[in-house]
Amino acid sequence: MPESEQWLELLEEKGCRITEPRRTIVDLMVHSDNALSPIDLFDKARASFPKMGLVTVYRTLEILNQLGLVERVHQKGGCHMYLRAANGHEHIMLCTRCGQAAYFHGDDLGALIHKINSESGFLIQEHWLQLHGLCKNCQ
Amino acid sequence: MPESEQWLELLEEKGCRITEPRRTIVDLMVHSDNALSPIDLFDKARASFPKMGLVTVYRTLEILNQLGLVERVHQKGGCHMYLRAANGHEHIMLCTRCGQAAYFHGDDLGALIHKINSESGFLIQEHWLQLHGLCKNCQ
DNA sequence: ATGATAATGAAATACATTTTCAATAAGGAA
DNA sequence: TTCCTTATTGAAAATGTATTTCATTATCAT
Ligand SMILES: [Mn+2]
Ligand SMILES: [Mn+2]
Ligand SMILES: [Zn+2]
Ligand SMILES: [Zn+2]
Repeated sequence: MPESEQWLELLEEKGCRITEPRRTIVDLMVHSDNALSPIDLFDKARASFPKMGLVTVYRTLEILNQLGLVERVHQKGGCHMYLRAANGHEHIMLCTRCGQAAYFHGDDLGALIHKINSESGFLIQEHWLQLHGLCKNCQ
Repeated sequence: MPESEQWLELLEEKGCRITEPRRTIVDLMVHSDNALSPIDLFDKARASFPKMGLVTVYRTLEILNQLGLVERVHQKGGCHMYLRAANGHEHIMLCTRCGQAAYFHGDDLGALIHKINSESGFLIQEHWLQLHGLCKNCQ
């Protein structure tokens, strides 16, 4: 089943109606290799659905975020872009030139977190990790 | 030499004039254990310098940030808080209850970054790492 | 097909940040 | 010290981003 359909099913299960604006946004988010801002989505969406409203973009992103399907990407230039969420324990790697985003896995901070806990008493519950660099094409 | 003086000297070296608003903001940032938003700084600053303008807070934070003396802290709730910058290779650890921020060192992502590079071709130039949890007092 | 109501888009509002500009004050020169 | 240049300041206006309101539209269970 295409990933867009999976997302729409989750929306349906949550009691949401499946509408043209939502289909459009889901499709864009599922297939984008770059993080997209609400305005990016608004512009891209209007190519196939000219009536799209910017408010609907914000509202749909909020729902997708609550469902864990998209997540906000934080960057030096600003923090209002979204990317399809990770599968399991993954983190984002961003190309600073073209904006391409990719997930990686395999980080292990267990030892570090344990050390920090015993040295400072801090109880770590969550970690954010993000890598910045140049993708294969941009080097 | 008190850390505030060091910051002011750096400002001076950069050609900036040392003013009362700048002294006030530098002092607050140097001594705060919590990340502070522009409005936080504005309110705290007016306690000792009632004429402080919010615009000056923004402008001073921008200069301090350019000098590498403060850095922006990203959180789920928003990304408009600032904290004194790390000394060398350190990352932030935040208490989700009281907001206390502390730096830690000792993370080593060398092996991970090398693995990612050979597997994906991505050339990693920078990493962001942030830990979230509960400080000793808040557990 | 019909109807209840969830979803939509336009407009108004809210909030964070930046720009503009006339008045002020820092600090080098005299 | 006093004077002068000009960097800095704060108020107000402007900008950019996000949210709320509300009448209209469209989904989908019946
Ligand atoms: Mn991890
Ligand atoms: Mn590190
Ligand atoms: Zn690239
Ligand atoms: Zn705490």
